[in-house]
Parts: sequence; C-alpha cells; structure tokens
Amino acid sequence: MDIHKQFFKSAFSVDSVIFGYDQGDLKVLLIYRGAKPYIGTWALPGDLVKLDEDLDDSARRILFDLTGLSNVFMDQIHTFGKVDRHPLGRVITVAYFSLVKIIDYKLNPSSWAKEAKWHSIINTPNLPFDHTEILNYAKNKLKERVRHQPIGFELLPKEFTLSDIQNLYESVLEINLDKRNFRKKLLAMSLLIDTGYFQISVAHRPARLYRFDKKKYKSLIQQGFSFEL
Amino acid sequence: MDIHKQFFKSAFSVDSVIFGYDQGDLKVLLIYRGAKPYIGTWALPGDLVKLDEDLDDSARRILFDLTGLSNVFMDQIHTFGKVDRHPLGRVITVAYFSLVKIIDYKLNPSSWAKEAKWHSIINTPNLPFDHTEILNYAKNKLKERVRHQPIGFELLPKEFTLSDIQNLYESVLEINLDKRNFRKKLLAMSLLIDTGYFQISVAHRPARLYRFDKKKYKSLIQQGFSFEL
DNA sequence: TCAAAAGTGTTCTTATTACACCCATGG
DNA sequence: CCATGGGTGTAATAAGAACACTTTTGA
Repeated sequence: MDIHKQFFKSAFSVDSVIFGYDQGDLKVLLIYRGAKPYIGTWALPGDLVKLDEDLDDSARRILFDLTGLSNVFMDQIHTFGKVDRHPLGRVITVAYFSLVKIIDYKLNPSSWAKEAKWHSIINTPNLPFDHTEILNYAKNKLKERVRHQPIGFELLPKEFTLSDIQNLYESVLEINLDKRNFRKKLLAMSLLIDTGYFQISVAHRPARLYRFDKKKYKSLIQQGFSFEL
Repeated sequence: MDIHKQFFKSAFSVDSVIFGYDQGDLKVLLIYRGAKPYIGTWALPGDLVKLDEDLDDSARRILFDLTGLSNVFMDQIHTFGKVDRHPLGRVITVAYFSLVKIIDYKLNPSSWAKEAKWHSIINTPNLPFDHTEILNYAKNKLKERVRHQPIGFELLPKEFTLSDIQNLYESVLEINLDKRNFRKKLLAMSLLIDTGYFQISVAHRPARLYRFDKKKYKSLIQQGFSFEL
C-alpha cells in the first residue's frame, strides 16, 4: 500500500490548558465552541497545527489569539493519541499548559470560539473529547511543577504579598501551609525583592509588596540551586 | 481551502529511547537504519503510528518488535514538532522512554532496522533527524524520574545487590554517592526484600541479594508515601 | 597472603515542624 | 472599638552529611 494513502490521513492539534488565579481561586480558561464537532459546549481552546508551523508556535498562536498575550509561561505536558478520541478522524493532540496573570488582559474570542471565559477549577463543566482527562493531567503537572520551579509567580501580579503567594500554593496544592514556616522558607531563598511599598486601602494592617527576582533565580540555577517549596 | 487538503498531509511517529544497564554502564538501544531517509546510520528506533493504533500501543509495538519484550516500564516524555525535523514531510514524533533489563532478552532487528545494538550512553554516534535532542531530553527525564520514582530497579535483574543499585544511581545521575548514607536511606524505606541469598563465585566477600517489593511500594503510595533518593 | 568489594555507627550540622500573640488599618 | 489579615521567634525533632575500619571470598 502506498505509504501516503495509509498514513497521511491524520492530523494533529494543540490543546491549551490556560491557568489563571484570581481572588484565591485557581481558574482555567475555556471556550464556548463555535465550530463542529461538539459545537455549543465548553471546551479547552485548541486548533489544528498548520503544516508550516512549529508545534510550540501553534500553542503560542492559540494563546495569543485568545488573550493577546505573548511572553507567557507555557510548557508542553503530554500528547493524547487514542484512536477514537476525535469523532471526525484520527487526530492526536499535544497538550500545553500556560500560566497567565488574569489581571493583565481582556479576553478575545477567536474564530473557533464564540466566547471565552474563566472557570473555577473546582467547578468545571463537562468537557468534550478527552478534555477532562487532559485537564486533570494538567492539574497534576501543575502541582508537581509548582513545587520544583518558581512558576507560581507567573499567576500573580508583578507585585504581590506573602499571603498572596501562600494562598496560591494552598489553592494549587490543595493543602494548608503554616504561615511562619512558609515565609521563613520562601524568604530564605532570597528570591523576593522587597519593593518597599505596601498595600493600600485594605481594612487591616497593609502587607508588604514583593517582586520575584527572575535574574537572581537564573544565576542561582547556573550554580546548581534547586527551587523547592 | 478544503481542510483535508490543508491539514491531512502530515503524519506522526513514535521514537523510543530504550535504556539498559550493564556492567556499570548506562546504555541506549540504537538501530542501524535499513530504510530511507538516513539509510545506513544509527538512529533511535521508531515508526509511523498506524491509523488504527493508539499512540501508546505504537510505542509498545516498536519495543516488542525489537526486543520481544512486553510488560516493560515505558512512559511518554515529549513530542517534537519542528516543521523541518523530517526531510520527507511534516512529521511530528512522540518520544517514549523504556527501561529494560538487558539480560532478559536477545535483540531482534525489525523491518526498519538492519541491526540493533546497545551503545554506551557516554559514547553514542551522531544521530539523524533531531534524535540527539530527543536522546538528551530522555537522559534528563531519566535523571529526574529516577530520584522520585523507584524505576531504577527496572534496569536491574530481579535480584541485585546494594552496590548494584548504588552503581546504577551513580551512572544515571553522574554523581558519587556515599555508601553508608545511600544504604541507610534505601533500607529505611523498607522497599527491599532480603532474599537470604548471596552472590557466588566472586573474588571478594559475597554481597546479599535483594528484590524490590513492588506490592509494598504500591500500598505505600496509596498512603501518600513519596519515594525520594 | 593479597586484592577486591561488602558491610557497618557515630557525630555534627542543617532542615522541618509545631505553635500564639501583638500590630496596623478601615469601617 | 471591632474585625480583619499582617507580621514575628523559639524549641524540639528529624533528616542529611561526613567519615574509616573490619570481613569474606577467590586467586
């Protein structure tokens, strides 16, 4: 059999699990599908990869079309390739996850989406295809990574309080952390820059605002430092 | 443009990084290509995924054809999808890695391979496509995983000595480990079964033989145990 | 009797845990 | 003046690191 007939009847797509964090809640960005199949359902944003487009570029394109953001943390997590995962043909999908600062932008539904909306991670609708499996996989990856790489900061505004970052870790990991021990450990890494500024207009003692020191992190990594929280 | 014309001119393949361990040396199984492109070069074993074949099954098939082994540790590691990675068309490849006990089987070159051979990891030939990148990626994944999951045992015979497992860790991680501390930590996990047997015909004090207790590991995992070496 | 690897404990240092009260602000 | 979350230290325990000699075997 001609190899082209046998094999070149398949396609591959990218699906993106885009995480955000807002008001103590981890969220995922879903689109309301405006295209077949599964038209009219909430799903992970994704698209077929173009023939002249690198896989990673495809993931960046999807994120950019939807949010207008580039230069965002993004990483490939897994490829899902069951024969029957897509009703219209053999399509394997490469899943990516991104971490965005919700505050940074406004949503911008794309061609394949009627609407894009943040959904709390603890209350997501049923998803089509194998998107539930993909989302669960992404959640677990996020849990692992957040403990070994300083990616939690990608979900927070540039300036944040120590409580912000602790709450984020508690949401993502679904555990409670001791305030004093958490702060001690975090500050001991010397990866936070004290901005000298404080919260304003809060009905309690205003908290100090910090920034994450990316440069310092990079130089520590060179020296064999390993982030762990 | 018809979506089929635009997108269904691509294929996906699986490439396997098959690790083995022998005589203190980490090895990788390479094939001598008997098919175009790059005919006559050493490369990672791989094949196009069949249309009616799940991705994971494809990886299992490749391993089985080459080694006759099934029920082997295998995991997906990354998908490589640069536009120009394959000279004959748009082919993305999903990379898997496997850990096999070299002693268990004899090699069995497949249709796409003239020959299959173990190569020491510290001295591998130049590889075609992006296989060097894939191999490096796999080595790094192995380093990470071996510290957080008890997968090192997959590379050893069923019965092994404490020095065997220490040497394996030293090869994989490319570091030296303190004998007493390593043993203390490993034995403290109570995941090794003392067989009561010893090495025979060795020109030194014979070492105790142990087996890895897979059942106990699974039950500990249920209870939230986390492997770490 | 020699060479080669197996086996074994203690001390020191560092990291982790548990835990409770006063402070600054807005309403 | 009350409610809310911010901010701080110490003591006890556990984990990790450093380190050297005796044992058993085959040749």
